[in-house]
Amino acid sequence: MPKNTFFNLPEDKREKILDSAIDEFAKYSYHKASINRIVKKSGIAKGSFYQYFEDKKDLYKYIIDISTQKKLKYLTYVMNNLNRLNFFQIVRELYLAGIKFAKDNPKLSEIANNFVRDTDSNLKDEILESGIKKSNNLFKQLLTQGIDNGDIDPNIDIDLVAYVITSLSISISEYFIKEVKGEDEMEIMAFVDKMLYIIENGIKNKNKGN
Amino acid sequence: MPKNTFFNLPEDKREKILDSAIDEFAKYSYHKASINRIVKKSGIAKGSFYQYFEDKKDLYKYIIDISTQKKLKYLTYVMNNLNRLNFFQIVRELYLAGIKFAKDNPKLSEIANNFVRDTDSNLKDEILESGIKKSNNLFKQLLTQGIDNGDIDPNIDIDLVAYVITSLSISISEYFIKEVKGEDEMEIMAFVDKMLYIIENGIKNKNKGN
DNA sequence: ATATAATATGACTACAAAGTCACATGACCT
DNA sequence: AGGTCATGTGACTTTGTAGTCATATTATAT
Repeated sequence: MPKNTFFNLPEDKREKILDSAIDEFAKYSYHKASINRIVKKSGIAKGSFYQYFEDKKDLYKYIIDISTQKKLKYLTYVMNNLNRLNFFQIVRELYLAGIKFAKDNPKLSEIANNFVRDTDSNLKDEILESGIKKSNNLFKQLLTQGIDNGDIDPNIDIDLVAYVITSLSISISEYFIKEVKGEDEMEIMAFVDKMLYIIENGIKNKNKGN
Repeated sequence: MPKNTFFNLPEDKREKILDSAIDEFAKYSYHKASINRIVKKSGIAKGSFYQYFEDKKDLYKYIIDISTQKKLKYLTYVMNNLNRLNFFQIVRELYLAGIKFAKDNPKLSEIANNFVRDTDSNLKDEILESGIKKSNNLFKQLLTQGIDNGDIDPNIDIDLVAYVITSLSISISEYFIKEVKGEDEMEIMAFVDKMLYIIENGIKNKNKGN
């Protein structure tokens, strides 16, 4: 966590520092990102930076935190309706929220994705305790429920499917940002529905009349 | 490409340098990897390194190349039977080959995966010209054929599915190495078939009798 | 106005990186 | 043996990094 001095700063200055840092971490990986560039961009002295933050990791942690908090806000609807929605509806809402978050916060989203994909497990472990495994477990739970309800094919491998759905959630928001760039809500929903159609039904032609 | 001096080296020395470099790049990302560590591990002088390679990038390119060439060898069966196999059979063979490659060459596979996932697009562009887009295009072609044959549901979004199948190919080999660690051929095949079952049929329960 | 505490500063340290270069060693030919 | 050319070497340069610290500035309280 940043020091008190950082939170005592006037808002515009605090924002400028954060924006510069977010720019930097969106452009460069954690290790390549440079405090020197960040302080130059923010127009503060190097020494001041260390009045605000313990070290580089402290700042990075804080930004990952901001990203997580913001994304969670997009997910509240899903979280509040876990009982009322079935598995496919939940996945649909999660994907939708994920894309909306990425569209509204492209840099934060990129930082978070890079973080998840990063292979430096030491850094990861220090920053969050098995956060990904948590979301994986959520899917596993939902899948088990779905099988009990009869919604989901009992033949599937739950662990595998949970893993697939988790990694797809990153892929599809990246794909959407890169390739679709849809503007309105309808387009996003149409895209998510296409994705979900595949997860639900697969891609085999069931009407094949050979 | 390494300089001639490198290829003139006695094989054991050449191998030792390559092994050290592969170790290093498997452990660290391109930017974090250190030439100093590599030369120390290989037992050669720093100056010698630059007799063998133009620079760090030259070595990295070469290793990516080795990895690609080796993986391609695993894929020859698929490539030679593109006409005889249908879409699902091809994907099955591709996934199988991918996992086998990862199992036999865990470090090279990790380096290649990190490379694909890396966000440094400058570096990427310098090293290969749209190699991923190429494999993506292969899938797109196969999907179009599959739809024409009636194998594949014509309602799918080809670009999206091609993207998904490509990114899944990385995910599943990583998942297999991390979570399954199956020893024999049968286990790998069973795992791939489970994956393929999902892609073909989705995960919805079609026999639901609500 | 004066004293005290909080904040701002950039030159500085210590370190590690990639890449260079003058020179040393060794092989091979005449 | 002498000469030539390829290869080996590690101290060195340059550049960039994270983090420090003595000092200057500013705000606050008395």
